Amino acid sequence: MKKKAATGMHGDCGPKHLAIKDTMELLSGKWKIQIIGALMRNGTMRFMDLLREVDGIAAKMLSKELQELEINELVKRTVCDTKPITVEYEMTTYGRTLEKVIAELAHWGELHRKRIFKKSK
Amino acid sequence: MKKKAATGMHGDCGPKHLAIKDTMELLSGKWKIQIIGALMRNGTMRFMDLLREVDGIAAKMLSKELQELEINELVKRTVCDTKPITVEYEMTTYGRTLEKVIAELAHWGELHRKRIFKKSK
DNA sequence: GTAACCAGTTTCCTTCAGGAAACTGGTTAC
DNA sequence: GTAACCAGTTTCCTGAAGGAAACTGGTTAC
Repeated sequence: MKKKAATGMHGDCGPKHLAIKDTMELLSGKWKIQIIGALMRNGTMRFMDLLREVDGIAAKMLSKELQELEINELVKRTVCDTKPITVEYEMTTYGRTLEKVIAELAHWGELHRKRIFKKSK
Repeated sequence: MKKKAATGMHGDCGPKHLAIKDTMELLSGKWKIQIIGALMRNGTMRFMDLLREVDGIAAKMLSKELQELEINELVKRTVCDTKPITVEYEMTTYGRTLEKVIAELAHWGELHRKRIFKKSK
């Protein structure tokens, strides 16, 4: 018989780890969250905007990550009939549901940074 | 002048992306969240318990991940003077502050799974 | 016609995460 | 003394992630 600790976690820990895994896979990698962050902050952005704003990313990576985000319907891609053609990227309504998750990640990260900072002095 | 979208995100987006990056780095990799999950569900666990519970992990990986989690003070390691010696791992109080983050990841992941499921039929 | 801008793609290369299996070193039960 | 359990470590290997740079293909401004 396994010990059950008072973790505060609510019942049914069934496929929850799969759900977590899914989310992590969607967000993992060096760039996805940064791209999402840029799009959430700035609204609609073109490819070149993103290339400039996401610090250090290469065109290949940006292209690849945007494709993945589009496939997962987090980001919408719109080709504009301008000269020269431009392409607009923005978060989908669905993509915006990630805001809470990202806010939590940011919030905890800030606590952690404060903690690390205190230690170091 | 850059467009500011109504993201619901609150002011100061300064080093926030660093905070997010920190959190992601701490949780990234194939195993960390699974280990944390196991410890949160079961309370105190020994090395062998974890090896059995975390499906598919190899001893090397478990050892390495636990070291990293310990360094970051998310997990506490206690050597028990039993025969043969056993080692207990448990979440620290600090580690438990991750609960909300993980709950958000799980919650979003479940929504996402439902969405994928709907599409597929 | 040539330089510059847009939105990528392709190629080639390096690094690192992670896996399998063997090995260490101690303890106990028989 | 030998088999089994604990808690790892070491070695060797592979595949995927990611970076740099060159290339494509179209359009416009000069």
